[in-house]
Amino acid sequence: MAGTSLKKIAAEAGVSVTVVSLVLNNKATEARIAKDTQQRILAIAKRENYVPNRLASALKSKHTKILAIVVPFTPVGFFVELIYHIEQYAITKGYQAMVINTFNDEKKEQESLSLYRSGLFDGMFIASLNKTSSRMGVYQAMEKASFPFVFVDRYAEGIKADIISSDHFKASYDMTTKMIGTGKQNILLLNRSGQAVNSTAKLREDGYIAAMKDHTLEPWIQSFILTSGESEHDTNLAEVLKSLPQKPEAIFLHSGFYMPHLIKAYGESSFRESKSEFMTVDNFSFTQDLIVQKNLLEHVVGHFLITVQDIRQIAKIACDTLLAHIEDKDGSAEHKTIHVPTYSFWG
Amino acid sequence: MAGTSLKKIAAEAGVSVTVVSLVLNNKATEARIAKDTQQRILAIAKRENYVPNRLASALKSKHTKILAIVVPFTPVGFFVELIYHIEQYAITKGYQAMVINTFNDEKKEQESLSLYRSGLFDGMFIASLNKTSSRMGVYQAMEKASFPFVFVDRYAEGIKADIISSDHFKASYDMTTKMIGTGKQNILLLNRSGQAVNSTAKLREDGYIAAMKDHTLEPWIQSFILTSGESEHDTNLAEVLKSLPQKPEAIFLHSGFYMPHLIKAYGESSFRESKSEFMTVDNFSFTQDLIVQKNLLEHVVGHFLITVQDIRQIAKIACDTLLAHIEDKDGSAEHKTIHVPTYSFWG
DNA sequence: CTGAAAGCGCTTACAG
DNA sequence: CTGAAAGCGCTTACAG
Repeated sequence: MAGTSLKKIAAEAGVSVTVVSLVLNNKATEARIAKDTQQRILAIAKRENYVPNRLASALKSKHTKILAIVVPFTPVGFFVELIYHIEQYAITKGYQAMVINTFNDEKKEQESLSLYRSGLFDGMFIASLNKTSSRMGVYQAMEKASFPFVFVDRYAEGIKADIISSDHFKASYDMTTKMIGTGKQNILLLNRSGQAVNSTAKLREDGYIAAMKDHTLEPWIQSFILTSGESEHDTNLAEVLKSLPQKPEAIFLHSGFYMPHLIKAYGESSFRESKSEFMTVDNFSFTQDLIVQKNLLEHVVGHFLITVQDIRQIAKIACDTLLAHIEDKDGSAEHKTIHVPTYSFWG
Repeated sequence: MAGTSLKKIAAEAGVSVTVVSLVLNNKATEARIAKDTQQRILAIAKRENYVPNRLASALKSKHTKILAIVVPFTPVGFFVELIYHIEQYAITKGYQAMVINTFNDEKKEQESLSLYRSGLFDGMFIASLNKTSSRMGVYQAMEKASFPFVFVDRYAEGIKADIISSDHFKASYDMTTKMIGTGKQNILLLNRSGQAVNSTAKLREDGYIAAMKDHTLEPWIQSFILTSGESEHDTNLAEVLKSLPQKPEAIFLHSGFYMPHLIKAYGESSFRESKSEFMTVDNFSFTQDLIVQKNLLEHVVGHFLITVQDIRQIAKIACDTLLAHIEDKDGSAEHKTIHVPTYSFWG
């Protein structure tokens, strides 16, 4: 191979591989290596642009400084930002991150989790599907092997691990309560149905239901589905709106991801003359997506209420938590759920 | 370690490590391993949920089946999709992908490229910054070591490697020509200035200028900059619009990424009463972002012309090209530029 | 059909 | 202050 190895540097510097390794890993002082030996080695390494073979060092040292981020589906706004912020923050701690998509598929999630044994990763961030059956075995094996992992945003019920997320229940409860406070009563929750039902969606629904009941209002929930049209993510929201027995006074969309579809469907519906209020939980801490949503909503509907998650903070805390597990290896510390505050505003 | 190793399986099956390795790597037939030996080994591996240590196998075999995607900045629509499609396609070919952000920083790009020697990656997709000075050395070393890499979307001038991208010049030329065809003459190009000027932006500008000149029109170019406001990506587009000596008949925004900002600025400008035409190159093959853009544009401006890139196709071709390099190792095949068609439409 | 052995490029006690 | 040596968990000629 063309690459410079420790061996070559050692040969040129006229010392043993041990010394080179020590110097290049900043252990020269502890090992009391002679100053001029150090400098000679450093000079050669620099000139040859030496890059250590990470495979070899990891095989021996048992850590790769690489973290896996296991998410259902990359191109969703929330995950885009989560990944980005984790990557950026992890770098400052000397770690790299690698993304693994599970494509909302249980088998794929199981495979991804199994990689904890590949030696490639020091730990994992996991946004889990909620249906646990087939993957419980892997999770348990990970626990038993005390492989470090944390849940971000979405967790698998019944698995003991730290969870870092927004307080989806509270965010949803508060937002619904605010809306009720403006005098609205017929508040419709639009929920995506099907296999993708996850802990987050569940908590948001629960929050909405609780708020409605606490105000002696009847929860009103309609599901919509993904249809396979030209764009890979069409919905049947237009039909759902059409089939409604009455016009809702406000619509709570469970995820901002589908807002463009809802707005499109709404614009084509018979409701469009007299505007509804809209509300959604969204997640744009950083890209211009928030501007997009605001612009869209302002032009199509009158008012809207939006809840924003602090994804950067979620990333930071998740990273710190995971690194604590990796670097402490204390094992059976208590498992905690950390809720990162959200904020909401009217537009 | 808790993990099952080849050694353990070998011990339990009563055979040598060699045989286990052969069987588990589907080389049993060539090596003429006895059927029942095979089955015994397979059964144990399955029961123990054996996962090979990728570090060890890669160290020996010299390939990791991991590809690096080196991009300036993950959360941009184009890259989000590019990454996603590469990941998804690479999986079907037995490869995984790992993203490395360069954050538009030359030094960071240099570091990232240097990882070609870490042994972690079999090849790299690179969307390069254009200023090449400080990184030329690494690129040349990669060439010399015949490490497999391809440029996607953005390339470094002067480096010989395959380039896979949309034909940005042509897309821009055609779009401008179309706009001129509707009778517009004062067509303003809004270009982000500063360090981030890359090959793509350059080609789009060139295409615009060529089209204008070919129709004996004067190119009209204004730069805008990123300002550090609350949202990390504010622009000074409002001021730029305000300072214009006259109202443009059409505005060509060099990247759809900034369209929300332009629309916001436009809405606040004195032009908003009499609408301009807008046009941009965009990249949304798959998420609902295209819907978002369409909705936004329809509500704010009259007409718009949009060019869409086929990112999935770019990803596929880039992947096939890179894998050809990896698996052939032919070395000095000719370097080619592959242009993936774009399409444009009026809205 | 199967096994002993070398070696990938590092790290890290241990001996001096 | 420095070196010889074992070993991380695999793969792969080679010998039989």
